[in-house]
Amino acid sequence: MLHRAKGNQGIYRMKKELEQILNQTIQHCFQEGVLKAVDPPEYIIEVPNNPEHGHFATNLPMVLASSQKRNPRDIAQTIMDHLENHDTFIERAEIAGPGFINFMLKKEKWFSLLDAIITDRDEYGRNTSGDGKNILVEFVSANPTGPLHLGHGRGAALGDTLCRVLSFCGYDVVREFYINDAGQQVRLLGESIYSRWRQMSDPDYPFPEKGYHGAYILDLAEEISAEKDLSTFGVEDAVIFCAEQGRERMLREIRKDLVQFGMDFDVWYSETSLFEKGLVEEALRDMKDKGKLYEKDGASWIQTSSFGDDKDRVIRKNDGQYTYFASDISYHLDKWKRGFSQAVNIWGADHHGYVQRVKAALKANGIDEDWLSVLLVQLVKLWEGGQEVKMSKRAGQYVTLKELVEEVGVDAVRFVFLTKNHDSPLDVDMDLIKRHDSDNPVYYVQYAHARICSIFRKAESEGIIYSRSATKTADRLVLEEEMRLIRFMAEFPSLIRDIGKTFEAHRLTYYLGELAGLFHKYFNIGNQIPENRIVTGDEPLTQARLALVDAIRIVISNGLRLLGVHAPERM
RNA sequence: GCGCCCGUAGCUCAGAUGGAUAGAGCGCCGGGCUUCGAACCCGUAGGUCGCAGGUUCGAAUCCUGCCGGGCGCGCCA
Repeated sequence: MLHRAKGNQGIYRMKKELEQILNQTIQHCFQEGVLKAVDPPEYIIEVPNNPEHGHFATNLPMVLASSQKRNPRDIAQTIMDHLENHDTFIERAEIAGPGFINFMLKKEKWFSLLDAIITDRDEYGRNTSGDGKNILVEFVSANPTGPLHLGHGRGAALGDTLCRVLSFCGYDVVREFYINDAGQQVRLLGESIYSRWRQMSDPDYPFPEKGYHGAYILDLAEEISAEKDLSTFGVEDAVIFCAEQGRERMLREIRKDLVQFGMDFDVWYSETSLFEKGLVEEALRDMKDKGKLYEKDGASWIQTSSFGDDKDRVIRKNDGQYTYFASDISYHLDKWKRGFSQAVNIWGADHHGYVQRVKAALKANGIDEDWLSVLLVQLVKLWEGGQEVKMSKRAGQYVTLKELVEEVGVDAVRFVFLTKNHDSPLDVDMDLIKRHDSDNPVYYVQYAHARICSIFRKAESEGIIYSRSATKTADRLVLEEEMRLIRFMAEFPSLIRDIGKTFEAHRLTYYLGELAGLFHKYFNIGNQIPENRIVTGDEPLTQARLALVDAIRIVISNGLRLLGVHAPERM
């Protein structure tokens, strides 16, 4: 299979090249004796925040200082005097501050990057860091007892975007939804539905104490009883029937909502199936054989406390019933046995107490705890008219994901759900999310894309044929704003790589906001000074600038695609 | 009480592996369209990075203690 070498684009490639030059240089300095030969130190090459500090900066002289017993600035001078093989790469190097070396690269290096973006197009940003390894991402995993709420939506947006990013990083990704259908909740769902049905003819019929109060229960009761005469069953059979039917119908709804939200799952994994296939018993037997279980007070316990948990946990109650934890362990062992090299769980933050014990259980089974990453998603609060929209899941009064999506659209919801670190609570302001201006971050980014498309329409209407290349004309890009845009776009591939490693999907929304901002500023200088427009009477310059904004359009479009957000040509 | 997370501008939040003068959006005030989309841009103001120590050439970032907030600590699911 022939394809372009991926994963070495942009800043990443440049850093590697610079690193090679620096490594060679200090080795030669060691050999020539101008630096005392020591183990090569760990140093960084970074993109400075301050543009005056060059394109790249390294702290190499400072980390060498203690072993060399010399002033970092002296060492910097020595290194700079011995720089080799850099004629086509480094434009200028200078000592700065306490002992940094700042590098300015040749402009051609940056311009060739512009061509790389235009050539790679949809593929720009793809890398091979995943190396084809398979990774399981489990997310949403809602109980099939009610509609998805906003917290589920946030987890869904995070999970789906991570999956898209991980695929882009060369992982083989499996998306999985774990259906918690084994415990009392589904039974309770059945009781709730049955009770609502009975109440149609007998308003005084009791409703289960911890039953589900949402209006959807009544809908389910009506649907189910319309298809099947429940009075032909005894009470127990009717409740079981309602539970099964309710589970199926809720799952269908959940899936429909998720598809509408822009995602689907590869695997829908039922908790009940773990019991049916005997996996729970198998896991317990296995752990018992390994001596990780013991009996006390008529119950079975697992020794998680030996593996980082606060205390041991009951896995089978003294009435013979398994605890939720038992199926959870066997579920995760099954994930492991299915051969995934890595697993990611996205849980609501209220489950954070379980992270340690699940990891402990894995360790008890000889599995490295780093194999599993658990991301906790904090609460979503809704605000409208300056007031918090109070929700109560227990009373069945809450805004569902479906309602929010229908009101403000998939794009806005997905985007704002990723505007913050998953670990901090999120306030969603309905008034803001519905606005069609720069206050609404998703429109700000989409507008940049649409605006660029508009520029191309304009160019076309003036008879300009875009050459789709910057090779011959890019040296006409002399404005500071233009260099800044190119350099910023160069960071996109390493950003994607980082997100694939750290799972910090929100960094993508921030990046796109900043890129859109740089573009809007650039566009506006043409409003003041006509020579700074993209489409001008100067043909080569116009071609160069079209290549630049084409690249911006590509990066925005690729970023939005990873977020599951549309990149409109008009809006 | 124990464990995890958090504390950065008036508000909401970014600040990857420790780096140079800590950033953005909103809000306030003031500006910019007869010409590429004003769904945009520009400018002013706003900070003991919760507090106190420590590590280091260098700390918002790492360590310790304290203060303040959130969540979790069932033979519940």
